Amino acid sequence: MKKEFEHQWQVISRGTVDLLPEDEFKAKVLRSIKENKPLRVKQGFDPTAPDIHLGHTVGIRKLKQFQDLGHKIILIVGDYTGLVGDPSGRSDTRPMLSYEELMQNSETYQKQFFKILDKSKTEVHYNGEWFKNMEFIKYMHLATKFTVARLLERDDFSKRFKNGIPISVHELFYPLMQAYDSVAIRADVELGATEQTFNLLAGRTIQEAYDMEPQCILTLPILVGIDGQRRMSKSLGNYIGIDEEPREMFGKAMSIPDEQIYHYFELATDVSLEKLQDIKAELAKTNVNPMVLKKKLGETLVDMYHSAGSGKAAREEFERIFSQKQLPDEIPEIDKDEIIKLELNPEAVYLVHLMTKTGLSKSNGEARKLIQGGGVSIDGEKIDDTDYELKVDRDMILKVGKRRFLKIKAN
RNA sequence: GGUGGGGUUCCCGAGUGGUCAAAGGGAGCAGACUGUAAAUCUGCCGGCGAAGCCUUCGAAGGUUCGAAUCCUUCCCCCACCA
Repeated sequence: MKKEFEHQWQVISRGTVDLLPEDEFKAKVLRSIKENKPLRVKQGFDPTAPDIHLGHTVGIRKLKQFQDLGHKIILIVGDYTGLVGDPSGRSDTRPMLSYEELMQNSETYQKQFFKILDKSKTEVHYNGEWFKNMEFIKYMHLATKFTVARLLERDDFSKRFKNGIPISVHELFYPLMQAYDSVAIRADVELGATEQTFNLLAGRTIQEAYDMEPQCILTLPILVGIDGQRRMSKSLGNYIGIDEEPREMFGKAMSIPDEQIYHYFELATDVSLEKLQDIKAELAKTNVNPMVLKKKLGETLVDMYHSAGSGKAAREEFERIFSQKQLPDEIPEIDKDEIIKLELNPEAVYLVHLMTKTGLSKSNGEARKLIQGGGVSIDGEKIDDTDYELKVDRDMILKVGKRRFLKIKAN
């Protein structure tokens, strides 16, 4: 039994920032083993954006580890908290989404969750289940358990308060709602990113107020986005989505700054602890090009979310396109008929229009700018004339920027 | 409720009657150099087949030959007072 505990604790504590309070946490794990009673481990996600990215997977993969240890995972889909919008780490109020949007997102969310978690062993709850019909007096009762002073202790709120950035009253309610989720599903453990610490601790306070044994909390580091600056987030556009094509996924992995390579391995992949040490050592050597490790990272990530071997394929294609400047395996094609359908004349296709109509550029203006900037070529030859018209009398390859290709077919 | 200060293009922020599609910075895109890294340098950075035209400075009206700039009303934010 002691061995079992040690094993579990090693798995649980890997890659975490805080386990609070640690002794209480250990006692819980030990008791669960002794009584053969799985822990109820909770994490909530607000479906405010439709896709799950690597940042989310840090928590989800931790849940998976609990699941593999035999514990019960409770996934909270924050349909109601999503309506409010989590103020954690924000410097402004989140835009409120409509309920329909949230429900739509939640479907995609769950599909993606269960790419990682075992659905049959997961309990899913919408917090609307308990908030939808909650009486106002009960809300107020909940509100008596917490003081404004405590809410304002938080860094994000106090900063906003000081700088005169508005804080709406409903935002103050968010931590209370999340905390109440823990009451509703009787959580033993809740996990979240470090910025969630306040909300997670609020869960303890509220559970106690409802005469419940308080949950223990586990916090995980925040994964930095591919810009290497800010947290990974869809709205910042610096994310790697788990549903992305291998090519995209690999390419985005290649564009992260060198300093992030280790963190990505640590937080977003399952490589063993020993391997992590190796990676750290390699990165410290001056004679090892970090690119090699980055390619390894890209390969690992693609393998995790796509079929076996797809990581290697993605790497090879990447090397072909960017290192050897060859063409990708698959290039979107367009033939004469389709050109005519776009209301262009195959005898004299106005390049700017072709680019815009095929989505290679967002607008004609952008297309012209790309041409002027030297970013457009046909069969390897740079086009510098914004009025360029091409005659489709043979197959040719149009290249825009580094990675946008179009094959124009003569028949 | 009162008084004062504000709302400018993706973000920050200049602009108080024409020379403003609007300074500067950031982000972003493209090019050079590279390893689709970092740093650096260059160009672009509302839309239109680039002439000129159209849409944009919280919203709606108005004054004017002409408004981001002036007036009116409204909405929102902030500070102090109550």
